[in-house]
Amino acid sequence: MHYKPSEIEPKWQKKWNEEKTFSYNGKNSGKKKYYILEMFPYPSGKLHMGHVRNYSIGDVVARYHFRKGFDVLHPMGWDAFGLPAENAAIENKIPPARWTYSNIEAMRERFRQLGFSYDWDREIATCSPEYYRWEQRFFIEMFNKDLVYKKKNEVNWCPQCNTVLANEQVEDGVCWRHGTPVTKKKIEQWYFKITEYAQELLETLNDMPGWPDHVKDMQRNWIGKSTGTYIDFKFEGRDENVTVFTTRPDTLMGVTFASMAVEHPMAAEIIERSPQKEEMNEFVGEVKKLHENMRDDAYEKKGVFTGEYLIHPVSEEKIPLYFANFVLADYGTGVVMAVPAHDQRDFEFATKYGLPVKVVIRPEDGEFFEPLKEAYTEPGVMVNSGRFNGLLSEKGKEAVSNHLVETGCGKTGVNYRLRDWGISRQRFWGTPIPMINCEKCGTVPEKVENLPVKLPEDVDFSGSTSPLKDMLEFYETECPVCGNKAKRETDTMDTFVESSWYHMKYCDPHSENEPFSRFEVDHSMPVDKYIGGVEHAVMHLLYTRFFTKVLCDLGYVSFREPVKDLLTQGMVCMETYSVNGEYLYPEEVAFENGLYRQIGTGREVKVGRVEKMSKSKKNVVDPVKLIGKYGADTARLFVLFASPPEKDLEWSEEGVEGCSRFLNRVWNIVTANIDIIKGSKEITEPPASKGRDLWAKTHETIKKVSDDIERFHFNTAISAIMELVNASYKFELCTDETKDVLAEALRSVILLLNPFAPHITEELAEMCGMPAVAKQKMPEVNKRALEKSEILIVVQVNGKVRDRLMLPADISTEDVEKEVRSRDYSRFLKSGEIKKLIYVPGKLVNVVG
RNA sequence: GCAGAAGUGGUGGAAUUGGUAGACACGCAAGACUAAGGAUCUUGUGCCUGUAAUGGGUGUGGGGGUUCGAGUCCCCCCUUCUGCACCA
Repeated sequence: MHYKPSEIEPKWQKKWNEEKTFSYNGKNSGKKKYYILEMFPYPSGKLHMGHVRNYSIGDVVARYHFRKGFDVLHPMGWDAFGLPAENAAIENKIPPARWTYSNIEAMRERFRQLGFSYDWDREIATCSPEYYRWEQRFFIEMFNKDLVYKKKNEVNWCPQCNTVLANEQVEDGVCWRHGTPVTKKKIEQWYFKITEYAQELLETLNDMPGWPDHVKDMQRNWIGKSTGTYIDFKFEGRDENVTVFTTRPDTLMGVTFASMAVEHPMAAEIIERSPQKEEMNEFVGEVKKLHENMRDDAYEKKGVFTGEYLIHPVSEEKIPLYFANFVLADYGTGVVMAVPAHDQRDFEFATKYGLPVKVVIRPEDGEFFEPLKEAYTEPGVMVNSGRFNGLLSEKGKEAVSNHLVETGCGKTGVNYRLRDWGISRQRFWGTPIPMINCEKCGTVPEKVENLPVKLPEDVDFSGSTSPLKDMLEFYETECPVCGNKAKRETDTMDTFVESSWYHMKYCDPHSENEPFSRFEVDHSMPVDKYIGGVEHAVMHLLYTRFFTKVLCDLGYVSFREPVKDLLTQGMVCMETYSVNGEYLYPEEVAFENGLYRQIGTGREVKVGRVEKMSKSKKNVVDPVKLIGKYGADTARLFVLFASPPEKDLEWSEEGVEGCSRFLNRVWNIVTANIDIIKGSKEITEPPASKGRDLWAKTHETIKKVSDDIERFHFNTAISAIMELVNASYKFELCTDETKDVLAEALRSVILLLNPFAPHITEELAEMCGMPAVAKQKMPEVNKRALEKSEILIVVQVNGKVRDRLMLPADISTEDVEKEVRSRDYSRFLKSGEIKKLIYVPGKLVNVVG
């Protein structure tokens, strides 16, 4: 009888499905709930190894908690809106809906093949009107609460997506998805006021011990709070102000000029009234071009004098105002007070244009050389600052701020790097924004009873823009306020909006009169363990935290954070292969005589560095092929065994073979001992010496596996089971009692291995006449098995291991010392005699001397 | 530049609180079974040294420190990865 995964795996998958083994009961179950969630996938129709890993980790946690007696919520769904569906529509003339739904079918099948324990009755697809109608309702309620607004602004534009990107979606100046350089465009779009929640989003991070520090740091970084002072500067000879933001008000007296971003709202007027209009326009054009091509870093600081002066609020000196290429329009106020002596950027600028450098901070002690070679940015003592002289910079910050507040030309405040979340997308396949433009009433929300604003299903894709913009039947409507003819918004929402609340919808997926029952959602949330890739550390995980707070404020839920514990799993990586710069799939490459060659041509293959598996580099392994060859259990086991979850995992075929071999060993030893298992008695008393070791090993393994699953060390849990299997192979049967010991060891292997390799373990359990494993509790430790009569005491001499002693477990400290002193360790002693003995009870003795 | 994570055999990785470094697996080597083995089983495997051993030395990126004892704690340095980056 051989292990044939292709036969047993479908059998159990069918059974789990028919019997609804993994359904969640919710509020009325009477059991403690456990919500385990893996980030839902985009239904591309194909699975990659990253998915296998992500969902295998989640499945172990889910199955473990099922078997610990929890009411487990383990749902799956589809992040189904997004660009690929539209691109496919353009290429293949298939409507996005049809393409998406058929992909969902295909992908659900792949998930079933891996044997994951989902409650499929709770499946959701974000592209269904039953889902997005509630999102439209949230949008309208947010609009009514002033949490949504429309603004024309310079935005990031991806020419490949043909749409706007949020700040978070631009990485290194390129589109996070395509890697195409992002350009700037001025466009009117809708914004969520995430900045209104910036403080809470930041503060609550301190109360989230279940999140990894690096994710919290990335969010803190992204929110980028800084405390400082807003200072008003008057224009010379005009009744107009400009405000700057600074974190160093203590350097105010060192201001020798000011710099403004060319995109600043006042810039156009200033240029208009300048006699050097042309020169300035030229500079503005140059800077804008520079900012468009954001991949250029470390460019030279340049500027142009505006011809205008500001008045220093304290000294009342004239301060020249420049346009400068390094000043960002969307950080702070878009204008900075320049203190060349104490800011490196200002220093470089001042040096280039021969502007004065005025030192107002000196180190408290130590030398200080003038003229400065670079800015002095450390804290120190204030000098050349009139009434503030002698103050330490920390005190000085406060004193200057207070003075400005008193004289009415400043206020203290905070500034965030975080921008509001621009959610308009000029695309078709997304949730329609439920707003209507009426010539008379302006922009008004659709009536709630008219929701959903449905996306047309049968559409013709011809051009590269969204067909909604040309569909009269979609955008022609009447104004919900005055009833006149009006035009519907044709932009759709960022797909990150759908993923901001899907985990709440799972709690009550079929409600019809409300987004979800508050009763159920308050019971099931927060997510107890959320598992997904680090790449979402900022975008998705920040948006979903924001959205939860909004839904709480709108009265839909009673909690303010959606995720209790977060596990960010590493990427699955593999080396790349290429010939003359063209990438090859691994199956096109063969390794012979120490060289990689292209199959067919025999050309030598260049082996590139290990990178995240990606289709563009062709360094991918198709999980379907892997499952076909080894079975789902082996695939799951490998991704869990090869590396701890947070680490990147390098793919290796040898590793897979090792896991396959292990499952075969399990299969062989269990099937060889079926009769013994069937005929065995439960062990109630400690067995005689022949069986004692394996009995102890069995219970040590039970303990270790449970502990390791709890702390997400799946690789060591699996290795512990491997040890027990190895010990079982070496175990010699003699008495009936030893048969019972072996039987218990093998039953335990089945029960413990089940969360990792569910199919083979169910099959073996059935063959051995055991009840279905999914319905059995995890095995429990018999504490008596862990008791030892003898213990190993390691003897160190001056910190080095020199001996090992087996001593009675209940030996006293005095007897251990006696035992050690009775032996001759003198040749290891520096002084020849024992000066001191240190005994760590039950573990080791260190002899010092 | 700032922030974070990490650096352990030929390889993936163990070592939960400062207490036997290298579990488990891959690879490799030897042997067994076999017509044959790329199947399976057994044994060995950090490095140096020693023809004996329960032998000696050395060893967790490098250097210093704390300690009876450091992969683990502290200080300095190097390397790699990730995120942010002219943030005022």
